[in-house]
Amino acid sequence: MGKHRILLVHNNKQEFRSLKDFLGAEDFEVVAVADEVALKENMGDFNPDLIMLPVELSAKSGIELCEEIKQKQDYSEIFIVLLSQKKEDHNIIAGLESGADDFLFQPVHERVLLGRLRALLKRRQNKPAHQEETALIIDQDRYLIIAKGVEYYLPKKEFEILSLLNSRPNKVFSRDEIKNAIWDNFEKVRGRTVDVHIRKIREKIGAGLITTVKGVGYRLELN
Amino acid sequence: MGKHRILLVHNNKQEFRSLKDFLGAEDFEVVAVADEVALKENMGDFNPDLIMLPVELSAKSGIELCEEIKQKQDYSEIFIVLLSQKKEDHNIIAGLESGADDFLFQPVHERVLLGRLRALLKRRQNKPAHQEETALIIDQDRYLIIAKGVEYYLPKKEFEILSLLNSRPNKVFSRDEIKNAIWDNFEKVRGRTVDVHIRKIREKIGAGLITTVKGVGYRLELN
DNA sequence: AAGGGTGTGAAGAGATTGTGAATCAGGCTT
DNA sequence: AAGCCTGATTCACAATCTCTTCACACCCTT
Repeated sequence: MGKHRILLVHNNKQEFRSLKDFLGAEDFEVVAVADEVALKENMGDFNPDLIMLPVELSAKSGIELCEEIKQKQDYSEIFIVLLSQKKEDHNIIAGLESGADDFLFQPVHERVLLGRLRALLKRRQNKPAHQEETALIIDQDRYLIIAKGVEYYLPKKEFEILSLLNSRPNKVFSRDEIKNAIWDNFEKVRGRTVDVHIRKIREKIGAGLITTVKGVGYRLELN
Repeated sequence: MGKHRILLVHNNKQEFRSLKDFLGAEDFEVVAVADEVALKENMGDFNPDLIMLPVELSAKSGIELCEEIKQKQDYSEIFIVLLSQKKEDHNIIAGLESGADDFLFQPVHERVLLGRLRALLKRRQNKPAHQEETALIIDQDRYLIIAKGVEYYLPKKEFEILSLLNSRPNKVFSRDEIKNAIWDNFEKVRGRTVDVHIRKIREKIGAGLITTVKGVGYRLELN
């Protein structure tokens, strides 16, 4: 789906300028411009997914500008995040009423910033087409397994083993391979521990997904 | 729907007195009174939609008075906006806990003042529908949590942790992730501090919202 | 029938988390 | 300055869940 494009208006403030490098180091394509004029010049070419806009701009307020952008047919789908340096910015309500999608204060924790941006950008994707029914989906973030459309929360070891098998579907993993991958070398486990975990997984997501290859190991069966 | 009625307690302060003329020039019907006694005399006759109340009053604090008003059946629906002359009034949280609907600092820009008053008066209509849709709302500006329609004011650390979890709902955050995001790297906390904060949050907003993933971390559960 | 390999039930060991309470620091009040 | 309050941190213990191990049954092949 390509990198998300962010158009950052820094208004010549250092705090906002630094965001460019930070976001650039993450998974975003960032263009930083100084003011409203430069913003408008870049809109067409850069075609951003999201605009970060300071509330305090030179000519007009970021809130007015936000409103303006949201009213244009071509641009109304672009996310707008307002930035403020004052932690107690009383404009938040006016800001959100102007159609902005989120409101962030400086200083903001990096993780929080990233989280909100990603959540915002993700919002759009989830909307149009839902993912088709794959037999097995593993969501590392949520620690969630979706098998045949049903969600399961597995305990840690079971989750890790299933993730391992899923990393190479249809490959047969020997018990030793699994042990080496899941357990630290020193706290080696003996005996049938792996087998028991496999059983637990089968009880939960169904027996059909994991096949036993006698004398060799286990295999995640996907078509 | 007719003009909104505002009852302004000016406490003989010029800054507050001047609000009467300003608001009167807008779309409001304003009655200004000096103190608590005059306020109570006018409540019944004037039947205001909104009361503006200084934090520093002569006899008792505006916060106590606010609490008092909100407890009366007949008056509990009236909006109360607290006014403070100290920009960093530490009573803000206590003030909001007393049931006040908003908190304004002097000097306040006219536009901001109007925006917030209007937003407040508008809120009543929007509230019921909005509440049922979202299980958790975090208002960074007012330091306010709304969980299942109930408002809470959490201490700083709890608020920050909940904000972090909310930045990516349903994602599992490990304790280390939480520590790195909330605490500065040098003043690292050890042990079970995060767990205790999570407990405090659960005690307040309910245990159902935050799920524990054993061996991994915590997750904010939203559908 | 024997034997290797695997599924299954159960139980103890182990680890993680919930919980009550003590301690400490900072701000505010008296 | 002393005392009180709230919030933050830490500790110890209990409750809970997970992991591991064992024993036995079962299947398949020889």
